Amino acid sequence: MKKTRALLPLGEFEMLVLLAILQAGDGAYGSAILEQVHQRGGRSVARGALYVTLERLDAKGYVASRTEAGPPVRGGRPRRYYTVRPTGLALLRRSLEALGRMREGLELGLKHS
Amino acid sequence: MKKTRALLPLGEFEMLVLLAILQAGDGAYGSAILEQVHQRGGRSVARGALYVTLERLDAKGYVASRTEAGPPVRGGRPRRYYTVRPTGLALLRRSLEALGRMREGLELGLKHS
DNA sequence: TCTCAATGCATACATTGTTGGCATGAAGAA
DNA sequence: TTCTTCATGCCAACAATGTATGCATTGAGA
Repeated sequence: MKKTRALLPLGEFEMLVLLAILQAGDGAYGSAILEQVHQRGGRSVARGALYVTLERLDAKGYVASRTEAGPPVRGGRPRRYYTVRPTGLALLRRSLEALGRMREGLELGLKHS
Repeated sequence: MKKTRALLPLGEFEMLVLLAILQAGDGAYGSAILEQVHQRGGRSVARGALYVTLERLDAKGYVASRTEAGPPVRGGRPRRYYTVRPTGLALLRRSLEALGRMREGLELGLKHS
């Protein structure tokens, strides 16, 4: 984490990234997160886009990261793993709940939740 | 509608506004929409923020608007009513579905949908 | 050695998000 | 009638988020 900025609502992509980190669980490093966004989010973004967002989420204290030695296949070279911090999780919940309330009673015929 | 720009993913606030219009139904004019965002979205934004967003959604063809005579209490002065167009609805669905898939399997303990 | 693949990060620019204040016109008070 | 107050809508400006390209590093394997 770099500094502690405002407590503004999460952007759309920020939500996706936060959720992707949660989905990736322990192995949440760049490519894995990107993969989640691609698969579930059904959207392909450039790696750079992800890293910039991760950096910003980090700066706001919503995620934490540790640089750990990678798997042997990778020659043990380090990777940067991310985790969602309580603040980030809380904010994510708030955003999702707002959307949920916003949707209440509407018949949108979504294919998923 | 002004012009037809890109087909990028909807921003967070844009989703809220689109949903708010749907919630407001027939009476979807500025203040009514704002009220929905405030109540359900649990967030207070300046009127200007809403109008700018509506304008942009309009420019992208996601919403349509008609200026109609307002109620007698208002001396019949006109109001601008908005409706969500098919394109906007489709995009909204896509965004919500992506979030839905992104959430699948996660135990977030949300208070609502 | 040389090349390739996997990562992460920096740069730059486009799009969104947000606020504050201006303007108009009817209603109601003075 | 004149003044003040709402209710609306909109514009200018600026902050934050979204996104693509491309550079740099470092083992693996040819």
